[in-house]
Amino acid sequence: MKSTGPRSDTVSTTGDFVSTAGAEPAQGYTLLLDDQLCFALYAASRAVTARYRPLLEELGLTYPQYLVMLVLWEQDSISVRDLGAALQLESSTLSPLLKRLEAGGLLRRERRTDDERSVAIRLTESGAQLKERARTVPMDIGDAMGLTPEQHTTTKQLLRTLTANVSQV
Amino acid sequence: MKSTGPRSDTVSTTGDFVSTAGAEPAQGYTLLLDDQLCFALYAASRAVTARYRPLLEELGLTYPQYLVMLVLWEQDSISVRDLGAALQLESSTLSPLLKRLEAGGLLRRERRTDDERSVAIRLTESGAQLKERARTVPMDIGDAMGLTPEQHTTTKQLLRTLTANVSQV
DNA sequence: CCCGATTAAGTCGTACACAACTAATTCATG
DNA sequence: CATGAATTAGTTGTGTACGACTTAATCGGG
Repeated sequence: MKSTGPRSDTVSTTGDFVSTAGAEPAQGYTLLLDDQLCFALYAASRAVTARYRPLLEELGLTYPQYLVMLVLWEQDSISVRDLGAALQLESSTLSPLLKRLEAGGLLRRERRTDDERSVAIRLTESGAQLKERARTVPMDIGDAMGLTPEQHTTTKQLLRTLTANVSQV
Repeated sequence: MKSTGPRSDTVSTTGDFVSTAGAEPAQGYTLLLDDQLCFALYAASRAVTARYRPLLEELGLTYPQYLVMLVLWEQDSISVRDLGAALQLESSTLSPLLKRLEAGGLLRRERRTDDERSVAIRLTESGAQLKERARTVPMDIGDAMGLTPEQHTTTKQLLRTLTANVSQV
C-alpha cells in the first residue's frame, strides 16, 4: 500500500483513470468512505477525545467539560452566551453540562443583577485549583498526536479555514 | 478580547522558541483554548456535521447513518463487527443506529447461519436506491469546505496520521 | 469431547449535541 | 412610556458515543 508519499501527488488529476466519464460527478468526488475528508475528521475527533478520556477521568472531567474549564481558567467569569460563542455550543448543550460542573463543585452560576436574562459562570476555589493538575494535559496529548510542530500548526490552520468556510451562511 | 497574552501568535514555525523554562511545560503547551489543536478538531468536526445536516435530512439520514450507508453502498453485505471496524464505532453505538435504519426500511439484519454470533447487514432495494440521491452530497460538502485540492489532500493525510498515532495502545 | 476462554451483538446508564420550543427579561421605536 | 421584537437561558425529544455488562455461540487445549 502507500502508492506514493504523503501529499505530493495532488489526487492524481493526472488522468490515470479516465473511464466512467458519464455518470460520475467529475473530478474525484466519490461515495467511497476512505475518500471522505469528513470521515477522517470525524474519526480523528473521536480518537483524540478517547485519548483524553483517561487523563481527564483523573480530574473528574469529560472532554467537553474540560473545554469549559479551559475557558474559565483564562477568564474567571463569563456568561453562558459568551461561553457558547467561544466553544460554538448551544445553550441546550451547555446548560445541563454546567449544571453537572456546578454539582461537582467546580463552578457557580449566578444571575446577573444588571441583566437578569444573563447568567454569570464563575469558578469556585476548587475549580480554580484544578488548573494546576491539568497543566500537563495539553503536552501529554500533544505527544500522543505525534505530529511535528510544523504539522501541528498546519493542521490547526487548515481546520480553522475549513471551519470558517463550512460555517458560512 | 485578544488581550495580547503571553506570546499571542504561536505560528512561528521558523524555529525561534524562547522556551520559558521552569513552571511552564516548555515549548508552547498552554491551557489556552485557542492553542489547542484538539479544539480546532472538535469544532471542525461539528461544523462539518452541521453542514451535512440539511442535505442528509432530505435523504432521511443523520450523519453517522450516512456513514453506514457509504459502507453498504460499497459492500452489499457486512457484519456488525466489520462495520464497527470500518467506522471505528462500538456495537453499543451501532446496534441502535442499525435498528433505526432497519425501521426506516433501508437495510435488513439477519443472523448468519455459519456463525450464529454474527449478524449480516444487507441493503434493501430502497437502501440501494438511495445511493443515486446521495451522489452529489460529497461534492456539495467538498465545495462548502472551500479547500484547494492540495489542502484537501494534506488535511486528510494529516488527520489520518494523527488518528493512527493517537489510537496507539 | 469437554469446559474455560474468546468472540459477537446487544442492553443499560451517563453524557453530549442540537432543533424546536418556552419563559423571563430587556430593547427599541413609535 | 407602552408594546412588540429581540435576547438569554433553559427544557424537551431524538440520536449519537462509549464503558461496563450480559447472553449466546464458537474456539481450543487437554
